[in-house]
Amino acid sequence: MPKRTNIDTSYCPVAKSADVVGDRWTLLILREMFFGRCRFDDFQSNTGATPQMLADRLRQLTQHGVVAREPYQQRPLRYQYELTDKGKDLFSVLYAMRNWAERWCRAEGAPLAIQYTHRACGHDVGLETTCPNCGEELRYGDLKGSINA
Amino acid sequence: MPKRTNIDTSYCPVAKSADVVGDRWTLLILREMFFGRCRFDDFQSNTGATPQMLADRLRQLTQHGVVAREPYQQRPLRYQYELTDKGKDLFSVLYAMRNWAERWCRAEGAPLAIQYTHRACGHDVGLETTCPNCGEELRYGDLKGSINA
DNA sequence: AGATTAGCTATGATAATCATAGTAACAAGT
DNA sequence: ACTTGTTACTATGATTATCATAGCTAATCT
Repeated sequence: MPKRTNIDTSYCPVAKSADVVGDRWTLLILREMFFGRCRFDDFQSNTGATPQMLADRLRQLTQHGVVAREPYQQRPLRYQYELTDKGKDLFSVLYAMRNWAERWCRAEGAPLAIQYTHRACGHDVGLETTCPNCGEELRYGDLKGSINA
Repeated sequence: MPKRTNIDTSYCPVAKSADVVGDRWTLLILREMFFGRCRFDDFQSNTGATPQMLADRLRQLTQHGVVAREPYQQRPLRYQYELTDKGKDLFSVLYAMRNWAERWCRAEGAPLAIQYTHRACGHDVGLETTCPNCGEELRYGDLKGSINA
């Protein structure tokens, strides 16, 4: 009775992470959340995923403790999704992915798709993991992103 | 005629990366390659993926220019897979995933599953992105990993 | 009353993934 | 010469995930 086999996450930390974020839709949802979006409909229109995919992936992320589902109004009852601390710390993974793609998948001469500025010192961080100006490590919340037209 | 919809990779670098590494088996294959393994059978026994999954994922990785398929002997003709420069640079993504899981998915009091030592200065780097001893940024090749029993 | 909004669930079709087996080309042992 | 083993896969048929599309519920808005 075949079904989707689970990968062995008993020892390897990469396997454990892969079990959480090793999925296209999950990554796109997280991208949206790191851009400050938290509503089901936002996810749907910005990722292009079907409602079932979203419902399923959001359930998984909730079970993994990466996002929390919370009501933001009572009448009518509406829910939104927020990153937990565990979820916010995934920023390093998404940021590494962004840096890699900007390095290797960008058209020649094209500007960066997203520019990040270090809030603390105001400097553009380029594709670095530490601020090229003040040397500090960059985490979620330290950066302000702006999309290049 | 529904089939697996492709995610929109036209603008967002995270989407571009997700298109390459947003898959469990792909990530496990890359993990193996970063541990120096390069043969089909190694991938099969260490990831638990079926031969079709491996063949498919290795094809994709090759198409994306992340790995290269090359003969390592002629009689009988045998192939192996090697990371390209583009592939080696994905180390930052896998390393971020490793760090995240060690931080958030590790049993209390348990040691790190993998310990990395900075070759240049011989120091354990813990879960940092820059060497805590000499401050250098850590890339593939700079680190020597050892698995904790 | 009818339309609209938000956050989903239901349906039926199709494609990805599964477990298992088998193939091709050679080498090595008996 | 014949079996056995190795490596890198492909083939088969069953099952599951994912798809596009539609619908639902509870409330507010006009």
